[in-house]
Amino acid sequence: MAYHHGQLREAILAAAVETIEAGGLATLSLRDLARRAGVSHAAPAHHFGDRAGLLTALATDGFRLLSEALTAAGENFLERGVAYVRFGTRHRGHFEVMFRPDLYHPDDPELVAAQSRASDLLYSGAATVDADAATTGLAGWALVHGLTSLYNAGVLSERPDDVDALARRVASRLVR
Amino acid sequence: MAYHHGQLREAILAAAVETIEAGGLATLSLRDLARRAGVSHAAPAHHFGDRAGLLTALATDGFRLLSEALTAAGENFLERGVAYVRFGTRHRGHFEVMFRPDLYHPDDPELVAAQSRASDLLYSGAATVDADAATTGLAGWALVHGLTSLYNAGVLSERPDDVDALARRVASRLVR
DNA sequence: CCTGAAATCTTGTCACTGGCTAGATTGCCG
DNA sequence: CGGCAATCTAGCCAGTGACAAGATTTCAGG
Repeated sequence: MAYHHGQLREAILAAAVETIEAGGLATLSLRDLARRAGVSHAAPAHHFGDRAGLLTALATDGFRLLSEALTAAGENFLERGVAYVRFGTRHRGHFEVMFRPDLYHPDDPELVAAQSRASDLLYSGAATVDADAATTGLAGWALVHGLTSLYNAGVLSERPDDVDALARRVASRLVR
Repeated sequence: MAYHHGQLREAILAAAVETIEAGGLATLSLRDLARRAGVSHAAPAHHFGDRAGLLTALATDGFRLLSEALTAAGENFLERGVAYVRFGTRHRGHFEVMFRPDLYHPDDPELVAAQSRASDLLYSGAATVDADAATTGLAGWALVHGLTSLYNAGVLSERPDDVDALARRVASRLVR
C-alpha cells in the first residue's frame, strides 16, 4: 500500500457524488469518504480544507459540467432548457450542491468563474425568443430549474424515465 | 422553573424554523433547540422521535400553510402562482424542508394528507387556462417553484424586495 | 380525596463526526 | 544526493443524534 494515494482528490470527489446520489447530503461524511479511499480520516482536509471546501470543489465541477451540457445543446433556447433538466437529473449529486451556497465557499474564484460562465450560457439565447430577454431568460431558468428540483425530489405524479420528452413538453408551454 | 414546559413541541418547531432561516439546515441541532427552550437535550425526542420526526412535523406545518396561502389567493391561476412564490420566500425555513423527502418520514399520514391537499390546490386552476391541464399545471408549478428556489438561494442577479411583482412579471410569460 | 397509569422530562452513556495539531513519509527540484 | 514541500497519519477535542433507565408531573377513575 503506497503512502501516497496519488489521485486522492479525484477519488474523494467521485465518492462524494456517489454518496450524495445514494443517500442524500445528510449521509455525506468526510471520514466515510476517507475510509472508502483507504486513507486516514484527516487526509481529505489537506485537499479541501474543510467540508465546505469539498462541496465548493464539487459545485465547481458541477457548473463546468453544466456549461458543457448547455454548449453541446446548441443555440436553441428550448433545447438548452432540455439540456439543463437532463444535466440536473443525470448529475443529481452535483445539482443538489450547486444551488445551496450556504453549504460551500461562495467567493472561491474558480467557483465564481465556473458559475458565471454557466449563467451566461443560460441567459444567452433568451434574446432570440423575446424582446424582454431578462424576463424570458429568468422564466426559462426558473421553469427548468423547478422541474429538475421537483423531479429529483420525487414529488411529481408523472415521473417518466424519458426526462428529455417531459422537459420538452413542459418547457414548450413557455416558448410557444 | 416548571418541570413540564407545557408548549415544548410548539416552541421547538418555532425555534427550528428560526434557526433554519438564520443559518440553514446544516446548523440545525436538536440539542441546541432543547437548550433554547430551556429543557434537557433528550426532551425533544419525546415529541418528535428523532431528527427526521421533527422535520416531518415542520414539513407538515409548511404544507398546511401553503394550502392556506393558495386558498387565500383565490381561483386565478396566475395569482396562485404568485402566492406560491410569496409563501416560499416568506417561509424559507418551511420551504427548505418541504421538498426534501430524504430528510423526513415521507409516509407519515398527517404529512401525506397536508401534501395532497396542497397539491390539489396547485393543479386546480390550470384547467381554466389550458386544455392540457396536466402539462400546464406542471409547467406553472415548476416555474414558481424554481423561481422561489433560485430567489432563496440568492443566485438571482435581480433580487427585488417586492417578490410579488417579480413573480407576477415572470409568471406572466407562461399564461399570456 | 387518592391512587395508579400515562405523559413528560432528566441524566448518563455510546458511537460518530468535523476540525485541529504535531509528526511521519514520500516525491521532487536544484 | 540533500533538503524542502506536498501528502498523509495519529491522536485529541467538542459537539451531535440516538438510546436506556429513571425521576417528576398530570390526570382520569374509583
